[in-house]
Amino acid sequence: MAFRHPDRDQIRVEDVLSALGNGVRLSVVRILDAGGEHNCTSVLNTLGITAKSTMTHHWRVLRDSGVIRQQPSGRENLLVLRREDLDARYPGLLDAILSGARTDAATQHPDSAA
Amino acid sequence: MAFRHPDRDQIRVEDVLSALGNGVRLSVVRILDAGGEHNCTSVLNTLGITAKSTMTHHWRVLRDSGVIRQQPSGRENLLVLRREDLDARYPGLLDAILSGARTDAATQHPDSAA
DNA sequence: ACGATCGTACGAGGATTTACGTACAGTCGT
DNA sequence: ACGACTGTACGTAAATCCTCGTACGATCGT
Repeated sequence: MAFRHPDRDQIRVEDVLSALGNGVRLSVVRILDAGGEHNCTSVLNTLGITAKSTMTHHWRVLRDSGVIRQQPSGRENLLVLRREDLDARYPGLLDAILSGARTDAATQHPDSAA
Repeated sequence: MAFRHPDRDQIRVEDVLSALGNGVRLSVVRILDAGGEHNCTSVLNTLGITAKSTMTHHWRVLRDSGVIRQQPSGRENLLVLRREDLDARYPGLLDAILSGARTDAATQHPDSAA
């Protein structure tokens, strides 16, 4: 199963933004950015409960928009953030989004303040 | 007609991204960023043909996500990009998005190349 | 007061998105 | 070969989004 990934210069910022304008997918990117090797199940477990078929949909959106790369390996499907490509085409975008997501998380969970 | 705008610290990056993950709204932000005073009709004219009621929908999305501010003035509705708030909360995000949009535009319209 | 202008509100349609369960295709270990 | 495991494909249902036409409220100029 080989997936179709857009080339670096086929990536559209509009697609990246709409891909990341979704809580589940933004969380996925945060997980991938944190490092480590991930396959679909490991991300799914980190997120909590989500149907596998639902995640398949999100993988497609992230893949088609050029945010992640999906690499079949044995019976698994390795997931990697396309950081090099994104940084090359949209300098600073990914970092701004990721630190923005951290800002929001800090605002919402103000470290045990009710 | 006073509109409800989110406070700076109520803005969510996820909402900003999904607001800007749409061609029409991304174009609006590009127009506002270019400077000058704008009301709904002037933006609408710059964009070409779009029903006023359709734009009203986009204004709401942009307003609710904290991207623009809508300021009634006489019978007009002045539109301003909330750059200060966005830059304060998400440093570099807006600039990265705007220059990304310019990158895409340059890729798609390679200056009269068919 | 009157007509023109600005923009929203409402309602409708069609398309797209998100989510799920089920079924299936490939791979691994034994 | 067999069962366990990984992840996709497909169909479906609910929700949301995008667009438009029409109607309305408010303001301006005369």
